[in-house]
Amino acid sequence: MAPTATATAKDVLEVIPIAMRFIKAQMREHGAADLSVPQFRSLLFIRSHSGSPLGEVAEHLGLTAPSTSKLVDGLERRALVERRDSSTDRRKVTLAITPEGDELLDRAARATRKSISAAMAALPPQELRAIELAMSALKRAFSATKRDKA
Amino acid sequence: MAPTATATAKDVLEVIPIAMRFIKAQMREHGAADLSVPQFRSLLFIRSHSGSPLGEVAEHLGLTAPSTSKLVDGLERRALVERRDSSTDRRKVTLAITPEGDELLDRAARATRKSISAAMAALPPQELRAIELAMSALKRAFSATKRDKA
DNA sequence: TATTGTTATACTCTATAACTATA
DNA sequence: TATAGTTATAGAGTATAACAATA
Repeated sequence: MAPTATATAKDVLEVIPIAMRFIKAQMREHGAADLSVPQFRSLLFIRSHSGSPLGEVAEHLGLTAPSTSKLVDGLERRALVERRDSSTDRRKVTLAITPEGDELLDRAARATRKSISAAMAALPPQELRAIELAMSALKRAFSATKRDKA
Repeated sequence: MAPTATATAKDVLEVIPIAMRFIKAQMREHGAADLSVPQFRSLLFIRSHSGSPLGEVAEHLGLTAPSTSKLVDGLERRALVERRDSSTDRRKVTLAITPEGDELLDRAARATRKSISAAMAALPPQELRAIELAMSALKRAFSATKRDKA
């Protein structure tokens, strides 16, 4: 029998914070190079969208411009990211990852994925598949609805 | 074909922060009574474990004692929770939810579950089932491994 | 001496409001 | 006047280190 959305919502509300806490703890402990989750996510985005203006990064992260500016301050202080003035619109600032940032991101991603997958290693295959399906469904559901806000 | 734990880890690492951000946004916007996610979770725990000492709450939340003490400060300031000296061990402080806290928790839980389930309403039944299965698997995987730390 | 909790301090995350520079 | 970004300010969340009270 299929569960109702309400029953599932209860589970989601219980487990997502647990999972998030686990991910943060892993990033802190296992050499994820002292990157917070938002720092990690913004580096990922900046790497794959090199030259994006700050506003686009903010939009992707779901943060306000001031929050994003401050986040980037921290990354720039550590030379992981570079601000450059846009040549076409001098109000804009474009962002690019530095070689150091790129390398650190690789290490962090590897370390974090490794400890997450270690935690899931004992799960039976059908549960792994359920997790993949669930992640894809949640991503769709929560990204779509987020647009409401804009 | 079953996915590998590593591939699944990548999805988890991508989607959990998105889901968490969504939950936070819903709690902020849709009347979840100005409770942060940690406040919400600690109220839930204190309600179902009335009289627990602060240390147990900290352990359940996966926080340090000082962080938890400060979190409880905020809840007590709003009269949602009460500290009482333990009668058996005077070093200890036991926690209990107040009637106000209980009522607010009900409202917050209802509102948040409602907006989460609204976001998932359009998902087909087999995806809902996958999410339930996944939440149960992740809870097991991430709670078990967390014990490493202790 | 070990345990429970609090206080002091510091950093990140996040927001809103006010501001600057450019379009 | 509208837009892109920064600065100022503030509050929550989190940690570690130092401390107090009790066992």
